[in-house]
Amino acid sequence: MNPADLSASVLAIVTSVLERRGSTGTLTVDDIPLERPRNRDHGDWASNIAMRLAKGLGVNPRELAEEFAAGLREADGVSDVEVAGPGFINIRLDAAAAGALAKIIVDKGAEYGRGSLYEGVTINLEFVSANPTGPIHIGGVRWAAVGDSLARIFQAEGGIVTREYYFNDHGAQIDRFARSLLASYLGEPTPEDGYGGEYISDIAARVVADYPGDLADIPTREEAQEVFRSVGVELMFGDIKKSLHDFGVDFDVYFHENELHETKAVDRALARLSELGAIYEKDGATWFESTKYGDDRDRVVIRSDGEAAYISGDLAYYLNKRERGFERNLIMLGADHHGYVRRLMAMTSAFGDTPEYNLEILIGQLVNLVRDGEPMRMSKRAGTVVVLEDLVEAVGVDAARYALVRSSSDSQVDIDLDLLQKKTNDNPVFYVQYAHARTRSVARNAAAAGVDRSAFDASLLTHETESILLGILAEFPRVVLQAAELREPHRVARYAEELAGAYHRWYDNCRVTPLGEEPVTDVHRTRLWLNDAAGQVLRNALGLLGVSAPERM
RNA sequence: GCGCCCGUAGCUCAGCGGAUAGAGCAAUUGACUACGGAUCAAUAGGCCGGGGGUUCAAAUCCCUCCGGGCGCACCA
Repeated sequence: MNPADLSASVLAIVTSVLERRGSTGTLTVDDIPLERPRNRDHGDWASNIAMRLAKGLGVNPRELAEEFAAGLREADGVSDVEVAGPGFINIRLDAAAAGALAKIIVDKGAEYGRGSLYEGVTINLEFVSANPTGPIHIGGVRWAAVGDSLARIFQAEGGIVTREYYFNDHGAQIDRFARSLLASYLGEPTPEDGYGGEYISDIAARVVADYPGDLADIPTREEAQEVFRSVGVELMFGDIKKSLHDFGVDFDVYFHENELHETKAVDRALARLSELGAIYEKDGATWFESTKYGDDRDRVVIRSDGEAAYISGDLAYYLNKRERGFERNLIMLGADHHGYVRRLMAMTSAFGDTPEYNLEILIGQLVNLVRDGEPMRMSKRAGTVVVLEDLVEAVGVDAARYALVRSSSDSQVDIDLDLLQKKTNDNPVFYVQYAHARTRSVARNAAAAGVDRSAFDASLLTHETESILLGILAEFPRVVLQAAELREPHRVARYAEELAGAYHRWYDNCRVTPLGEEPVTDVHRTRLWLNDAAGQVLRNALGLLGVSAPERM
């Protein structure tokens, strides 16, 4: 008996009661709310369906609930039903019906928890996309962790996901980067508005080493700068790829903005807008009339100096993604870019697509760097830039990813490296990982003691901690579904913590291997199934977060 | 001025209309000659920022005020 079966039973009963009352509306499983009550006294599952329907029918909710309850008491696997409070229906399952789940989970293995929300849907998830003018700093790391986890969650729901990194290799920032490299090479001071970090001199030195000839032979400063630009960007890009890879994040596509300009995709995008009548000229510039599509002001697409404005690249990039066949396109941006959302939605409408469906912008709040409880500004000059490698070095990949993915992207997070270095055990990731390691350890001990999974009798799983553990295991598929729908990977992390806690408490109360000379019974064998089911779900949940599930710690 | 996000236990945060608001850390007290004590049990700790409204039911939805963060370019 899993929640879906129970929902179906409840639906059947509700429908028959409604028919008897002459009600005409039709209900689906989605209309049957079923939750696991916080309080154990309220049963394994509870529904407020009677309260929802009572008003429309003009009856007392408790009375209606009693009618539903009477039918439910006859349902398979239900041991007890009671009506409580204003009209809640509290359902208790019999042990066998609840416990059957343990075997189902073990049999499904890594498949348990997967769903079909995005079955066959092509999804492009763009994240990080930091400019190749420096290493990934701590702001970008959050999106690496959250974005990769979200991609895994979409995949678990059947989505055909492409992880994409938009590589901004066109425009003024790259020029500044190239000038900075050249200046470093020539021993000049960092140019105004240039980049001055230590990595600049490192990259400059590597450009010199990589260059096949002698840089001193290059006749003009412009040509030398171009060498530093092209080689330097490649080097920087390689570094970024490597540090992301070491963080467990690999992109399927690294898209170069330059390509959009070189292939005239930008021109084609603007021509398309022009055909749609959404382009006009004013003050020597070319404008996109985005206010027609909900933006709060129109946007320049070609500046009066003839250069394409930044948004032009985005217009072309969006069309490119659509041409590549992506139904859903998501872009994760930091809160400092939220002002960009409306114009991108206007663009989506202008092209005849559906905002929030074909294109969705996920805004995440920023990461604050904190030292001794005091917020610090990240400054390349002051040497207070914290990069991905610093974070990983301080706490390791698992703890870093978990810490970043554990809280909602709607809240800002503080990162205090000193604190993380001192007290890594504060990170709940160890609690969860330990629970998993413990399931493996129990399995090893069971094997040594001659306990195997040759028998399974769910009716033996009668301890209170077993019924709680089973209830939590049953919820995993909906947690994944909800995390996907809401684009909130942190729900999976919180769930993993809850599961880990329930597992530890079960472990404390219910032994899998017999004590001393006690014989091995079916109780032990059945508990081994439950142990392995818990381990499987912990493994699946950690997998969605990109965090390892160790055999031992 | 306009827009987005946040305000919940000492700290970090969960809680997409449900019952007595939860977890981790920190504090106090207990539990191994029992499958790993990176664990468990217990105690303590809350005008859910303030005020109004909608609802059978509000931390959750709406309005408003206060406080904090971030944006409002022919920059990218």
